[in-house]
Amino acid sequence: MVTMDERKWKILRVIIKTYLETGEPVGSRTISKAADLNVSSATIRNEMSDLEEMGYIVQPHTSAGRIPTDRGYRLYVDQLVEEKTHSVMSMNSMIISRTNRMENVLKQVVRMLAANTNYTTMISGPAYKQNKIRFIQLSKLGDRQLVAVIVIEGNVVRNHIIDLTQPIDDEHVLKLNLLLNTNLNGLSLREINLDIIAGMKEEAGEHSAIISEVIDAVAEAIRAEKDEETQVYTSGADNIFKYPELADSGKASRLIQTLEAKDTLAEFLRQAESEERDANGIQVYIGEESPMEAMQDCSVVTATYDLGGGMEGTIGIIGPKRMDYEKVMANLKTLKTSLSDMFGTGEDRIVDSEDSGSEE
Amino acid sequence: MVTMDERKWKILRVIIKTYLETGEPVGSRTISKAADLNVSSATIRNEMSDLEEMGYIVQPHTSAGRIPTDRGYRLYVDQLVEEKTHSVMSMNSMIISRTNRMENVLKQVVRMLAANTNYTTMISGPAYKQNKIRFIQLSKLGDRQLVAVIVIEGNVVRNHIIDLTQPIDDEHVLKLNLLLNTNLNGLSLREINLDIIAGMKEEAGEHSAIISEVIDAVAEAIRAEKDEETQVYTSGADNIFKYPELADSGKASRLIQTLEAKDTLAEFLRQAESEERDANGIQVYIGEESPMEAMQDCSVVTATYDLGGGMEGTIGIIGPKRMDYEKVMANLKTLKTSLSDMFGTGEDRIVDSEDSGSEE
DNA sequence: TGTTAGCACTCAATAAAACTGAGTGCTAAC
DNA sequence: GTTAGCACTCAGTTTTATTGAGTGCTAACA
Repeated sequence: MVTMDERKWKILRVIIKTYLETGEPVGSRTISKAADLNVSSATIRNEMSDLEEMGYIVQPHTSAGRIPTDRGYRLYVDQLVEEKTHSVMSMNSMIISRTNRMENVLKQVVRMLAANTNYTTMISGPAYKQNKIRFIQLSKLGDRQLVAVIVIEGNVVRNHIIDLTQPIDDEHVLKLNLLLNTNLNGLSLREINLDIIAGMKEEAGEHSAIISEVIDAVAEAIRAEKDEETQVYTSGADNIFKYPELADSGKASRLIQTLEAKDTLAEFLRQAESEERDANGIQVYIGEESPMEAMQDCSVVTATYDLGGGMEGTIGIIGPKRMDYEKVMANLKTLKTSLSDMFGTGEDRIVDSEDSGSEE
Repeated sequence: MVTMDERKWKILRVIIKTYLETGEPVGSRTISKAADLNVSSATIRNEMSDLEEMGYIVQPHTSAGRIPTDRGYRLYVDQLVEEKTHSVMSMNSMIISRTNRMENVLKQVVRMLAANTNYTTMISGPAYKQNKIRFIQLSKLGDRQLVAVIVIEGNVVRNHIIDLTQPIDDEHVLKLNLLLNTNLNGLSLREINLDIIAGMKEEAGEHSAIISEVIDAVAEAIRAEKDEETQVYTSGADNIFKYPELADSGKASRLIQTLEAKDTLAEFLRQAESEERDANGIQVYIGEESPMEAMQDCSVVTATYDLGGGMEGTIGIIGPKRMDYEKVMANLKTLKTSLSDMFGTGEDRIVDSEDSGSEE
C-alpha cells in the first residue's frame, strides 16, 4: 500500500499546475527541472508511477506524460479551499453601474465575469427563497378587464392585467377571489401545476365559462412569474474556443447546445443552490461530477448569493477541467463582496414589475 | 457576349437548389440526370462554362463541380421575391402563448424561429419609432429620494427612482425640472450624449453638488432606457454546427463571438431597419453584402415588424449562404401575420416598466 | 533502501508519397 | 448545336516513413 507523502503531493501539485497552464501532458523531466526538489527524472518517474496507481494521474497513451484525473483535481481543489485566501484578483475594474433593474445588473455581472476569467459564465435570474403565495386579489378595471395582484412572501407584489373575451360581474369576481385564495394560498409558485388548476375549475363547476377563463389567465400569470425565475443569462460562450480540448466542433457543438437550452441550465443552477456548499457558497463540479451530460469534459464552479430582499441568485462558471480554480474562486469571492455591498445592506430593493404606468 | 437564355437559367437554378441541399459542388452529370432537359453532360458543361463567365458560378478548384457565387444567389433570391408566394411553411405550431411582457414574447419568437428553420436567429428589443422625449418631471419622494418620470412620444411613460447621497430642497427640484426640460425636450434618446450632459452641468453652474448628482442620475436613467432598446436576444447558436462550411472551429468561433457582442448585433439590426426593404419588410444580405466581418461566409435575412404602439422590432436569421431562402422568407411572412394579429390591432399594449409596486 | 544513469521500447504526431475518382476542357464526329 | 471520347487536373484519402518526447526496467551506486 503506497501512501501520500509530502514529496508526492508536491509532484502532484506541479503536474496539475503545469497542466493548467499548458494543457499538455506533463513529463518527468519537466518536473525534475521545474520543481525545487532536487531529484532526477528517474525518481520522479517512480513517484509518478505511484501517483498513477493511487488514481490521481493518468497517461493519455503509453508514451506520453501524465495528466490529472478528476480525482486528482478534486484533491487539489479541496486543498485550495483549506489554504488561506490567495492573491486577490483584479476585480476592481468591475464597477457595476448603478442600474435599477436587477436583471440588467445580472447581465452585467455575467458579462464582466466572462471577460475577466476567459471562461463561459451563466447566471440565474433572482429567485425568491420563500416564494409562497400569500394573497391573491382580483379587481375589476372595466367590463372586460381585471387586474390580478399577487402577493408573495417577502412582501413582493406583482400585478398583471387580464383581458377577457366577455364581460364579468361583481358576483363572479367575488367568487373567484374566494376560490383562488382558498386553493392557492401557502403554495409556492413551483408547486402550482396543471392538476391544481384543473382541480379549481372542477370545484367551480362547469356552469360558467367566464370563471374558467379567468382561472386560466391567473394560471398564465403565475406561469409568467415562474418563467421570470427560470431566466438564465449566459455570456462568453465564445471563450470555449480558447481551450483546444473543448474547441473541436463535436464538443463545442454539444456545449453550446447545452448553453442554449436555458431550461436545463436553470434546473442545474437551482439544484446547485440546494446542494451543500462551502462557507462562501461556492461549489465545484469536476468533470463527471457534473449532472449535465455535455459538461463532463468541463468543470463548473457555482456560487450562490444573497441578493437582499429574500432573493437568491446563482452564478456558474464553465471552463475546461484545467480551469484556473484559484482565480475563479477568488473572483467569485470578490463578487460576493461587491453584491453584498450593493444589495445586502437591507436597503429597500426595487424589484421590477409589470404594467402600472406606460400605457397609451 | 453571352446572354442568359431559358436553359441557362434552368441549369443555374438546378445548381443552386442542389447545392442548397447538399453543400457539395455540383457536376455536369448530376445536372444532366436531374434536370428534365434532355441533354448530355457535355452540353451542360458548355452552358456551365458560359454561366461561369457571366459570374454566377465558380469552381472551387479545377477538377470540381460548380458552386453559386454571391451574384448567383442574388439572382436567385431576387427571382424568388417576384414569383408568387410559395407553399406556406408550417408555422402553425407557433402558438405564442399570451404573455404580457413584450420581452418574453420576443424571446419566444426567436426561439421558435430557430427551432423551425434550423438557423441561428436574433431579434432586437422593441424600439420606438419616434422616441423623442416629450416631458421630464422630477418629484420628491423623500429627503433623499426622487422619482423621475420620463414621457416619450407615443405616450410611453417610464419612471425611475433616484437615491441621493444628500438631502435636496424644493427649490433645487424646481430648478432641475426647468433645466432638464429646456435642454432635453424634443431630443431622441439616441441624441443624448455626454456632451449634452456636460453642457447642462455647465449651465447649472458648479455651485451645487446636488444638482450635478441628479443630472448624472437622470442621464443614467436615460441610458438605461437606451439599453432597453439595444437589447438583442439570440437563439439557436448551436445550429451553425449543422452546416459543415461554418462548423470548423475557426469560423464557428468568430461567429459565436459576434453573436455574443450584442452591441454590434443591435447596431446591425438597427441599420437593417433603416435600409430599403421589400413590401414584407424583408431584406437579404448574401455573403459579403453583410456589413459584419464574421458573417461574410453567411447569409442574413432580416425582417422589420410593426409591433403596435409605435414600436418596431427587427428579426435576423443567420445561416450558411446556401440557406433555404424560400423557407426562411415564407416563415418570416407568416410571422408577420402572427405578430400583426397579436399587436397590430391597435389594442392597448402593455409596455413593461420599472418600479411602481413591489417594494417591501 | 532510496536514488540515479542508461537503454530499449512505445506511440502520437507530423511529413511525405502514392492512390483514387469526380469532374473538367477540348476535339472530332454526328 | 449536340454528343461521345479521352487526356488531364487536383482535392481528398490512404499508406508509409520519420521523428521525438516520454516511459519502464535494470543495474550500479550511496
